[in-house]
Amino acid sequence: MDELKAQAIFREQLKKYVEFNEAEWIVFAPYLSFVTLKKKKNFIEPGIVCKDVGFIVKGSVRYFHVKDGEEITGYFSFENEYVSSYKSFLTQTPSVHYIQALEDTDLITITQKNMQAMLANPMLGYKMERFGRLLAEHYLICYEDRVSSFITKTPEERYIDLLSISSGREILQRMPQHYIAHFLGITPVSLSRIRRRIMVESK
Amino acid sequence: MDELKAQAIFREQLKKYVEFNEAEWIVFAPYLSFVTLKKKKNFIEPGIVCKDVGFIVKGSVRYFHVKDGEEITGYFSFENEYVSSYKSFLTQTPSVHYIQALEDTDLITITQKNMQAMLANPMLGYKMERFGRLLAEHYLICYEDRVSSFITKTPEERYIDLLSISSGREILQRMPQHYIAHFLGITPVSLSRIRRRIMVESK
DNA sequence: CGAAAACGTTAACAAAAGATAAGGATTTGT
DNA sequence: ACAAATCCTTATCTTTTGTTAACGTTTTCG
Repeated sequence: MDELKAQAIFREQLKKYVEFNEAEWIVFAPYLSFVTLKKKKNFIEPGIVCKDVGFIVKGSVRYFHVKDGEEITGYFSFENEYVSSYKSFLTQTPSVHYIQALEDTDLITITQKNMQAMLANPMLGYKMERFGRLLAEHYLICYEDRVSSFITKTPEERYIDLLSISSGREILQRMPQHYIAHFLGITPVSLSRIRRRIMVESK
Repeated sequence: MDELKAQAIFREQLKKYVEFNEAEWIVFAPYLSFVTLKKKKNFIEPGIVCKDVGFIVKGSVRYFHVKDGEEITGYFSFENEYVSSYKSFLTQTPSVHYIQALEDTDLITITQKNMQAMLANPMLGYKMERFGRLLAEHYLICYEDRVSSFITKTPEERYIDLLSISSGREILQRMPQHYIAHFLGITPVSLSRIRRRIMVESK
């Protein structure tokens, strides 16, 4: 994947939130970087301030904490999704988790510095505010649903939900089960039992 | 509390995100409504599209789901915080939960229609995009932390965390314990046991 | 003021989840 | 291709949580 193709894909996906005309794009594009992450390389690590937000052109990443020496995977992002340690990026404080490439991954990234520059740029500022708003709103909604599921549902119900939504099925297909277990807030052993329970009940 | 005083408080708090000069404020203010919610009255109910986002001038609200006939309280908002069923408000789809006043509560509200009108208004659009972005980012960060705590911590650890942060202490002081239990993702009985465990251990 | 409702604790039991370990299958990396 | 590592399942045991119910206290509201 070359940089121009990656930019074209990003521009297309960006239309969900905001569209740039040619003149604007010519000003906008130089603020972008093209980054390739080899499998198992980290996008961000704990203790480091997250300098970039990324758009995944190809590949996937997982978010994980390390607690008592164990990796606990809390989230995933795939093609055409955005990736950042948002709190760290937005507040420029150290990240508390890792984000790691699950396969060779191509990204379009924007540094916090460039983001601020664009927000202050008369030609781009308005649309960048809008982009930032819609992106934050999108993830806010995702998180709202996720917190709801932790409050109101059992792990078994959360797993069944995952089976029934398309983004969940993508996770189930592409991620090893022990990542999914932690994503649901339980241990891999417990998820294995839940799966067996469901199998037996619906036999 | 009269409407003008409420507007003045709102304007002051708004400065965290965006400041309006006099000319802008004169255009902005008519888009605002002043709403008083009596204790136990609902700001939003399941099945209804949430038309407003509110700023709490005085009072407090709780968010709750009803599952199997039982109320499960998932969140609270206090003075100088914003309140909305965000997914419902932002996507204009029916809410899945209630938001209810815990005491007589005064709000400044903005309808989705007025929000869209302001975003399209040349005099206000830029600042409203910014306001919306920063507000969404603020709640995004809150939710990111909360999801993290569900993934990486036990209920007991989440309770101890609550004791150690100022927003948590406010919740502990102002909310009955069974609301806090559900907020932590457990039952009131279980929270009572956790409290006893902590008492005994630190005696 | 007084009855009713709500609240927090505790107990007893059932259900679920965590921890640890073992075994077999699959994948990875050299 | 083969040794090592990873992954999923299963079993056992412990810990925690859920459920239901009882009891005393506090709060609410007519």
